Amino acid sequence: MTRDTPQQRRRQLPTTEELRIWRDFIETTEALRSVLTSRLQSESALSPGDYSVLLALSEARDERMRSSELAAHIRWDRSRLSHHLGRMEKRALIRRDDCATDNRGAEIVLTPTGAEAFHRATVPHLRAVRELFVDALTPDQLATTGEVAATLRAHLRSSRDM
Amino acid sequence: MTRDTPQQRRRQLPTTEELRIWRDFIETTEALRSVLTSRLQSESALSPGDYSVLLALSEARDERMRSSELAAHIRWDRSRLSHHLGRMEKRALIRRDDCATDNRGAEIVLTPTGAEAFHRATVPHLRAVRELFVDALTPDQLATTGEVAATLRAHLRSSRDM
DNA sequence: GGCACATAATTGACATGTCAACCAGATGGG
DNA sequence: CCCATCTGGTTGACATGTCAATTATGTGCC
Repeated sequence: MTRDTPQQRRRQLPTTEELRIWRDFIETTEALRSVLTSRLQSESALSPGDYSVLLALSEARDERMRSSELAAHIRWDRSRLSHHLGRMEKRALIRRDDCATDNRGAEIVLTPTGAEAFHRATVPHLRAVRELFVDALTPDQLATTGEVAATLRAHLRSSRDM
Repeated sequence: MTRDTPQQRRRQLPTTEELRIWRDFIETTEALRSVLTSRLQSESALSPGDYSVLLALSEARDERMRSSELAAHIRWDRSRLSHHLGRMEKRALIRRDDCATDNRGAEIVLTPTGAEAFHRATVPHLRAVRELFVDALTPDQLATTGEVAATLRAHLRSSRDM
């Protein structure tokens, strides 16, 4: 057993047990993400990024959205989105149209190919989420996990604004 | 309120509420990782990858470790590790020595520069973990989070082995 | 010894992410 | 009208991650 240092006892640093939980938490979410990513990849040839973009577009009015709006919606910065859209456009999953009301702007449009790929991906993906996340937990655990996520998010926001 | 589809009622797919929790969970862990990463970066000029490697090496006997051992320890595949070590070696954070007992092998050695960088990084990083994760949660929530992580991990392992 | 096979690690090609610099079109004040 | 400034979006450079192929060495078996 490792003894906590004096600093840790004064609670400036996590205790050994807190640190163990942290590492467990972060590694587990990493592993979960990685399994879901590889399933999505092998079942639909889509990356999680592709999936987010296609999901947002397929829920958008007319299956089209201004680029910055899309970025805000999925919480990406514009540069990341622009690079990703470039790759998706090459695969014909989306198209960039000029924007009628702002000559600088771009409208990102879901193509039939993109819509088709998204529809093929969605059920298997949701099933995987169910199998690997929802079904693994008791209803209580699931509810607490939701609360924990909300709490962490609120805490993050407040510490960012300071 | 969206009504769940018949499929969802038959519990093949997550319900709307379950899906909300899932998205909240995954986005929150993403946000948390990203904030911690940028703090680590700005305080120590180290990436999370650098930190993992340096942590493992600094805990290793003689501050050195065989490459595959290191990879297994931090759960990376060897290719990823090899690329990363190449970048770290350029920055003199680690060194690759030939292995005395296996001519194919490499011993990864912590350099003084690497040790110094790690020591500068560790306290601020742990403080950030405490501030952004541990302190945000009640002791109960923290304990449950640990259990959830363990449960998810076990479930993942069992579904991978099938 | 020598060959089939396993193992350690690296490499190359490519997808993804971040950051800062950039370009062009809007916009508001003089 | 004109310039300063803001905004929408792209680009380039580079860090990181994944996958498959490659190189070199060890190991067991005849």
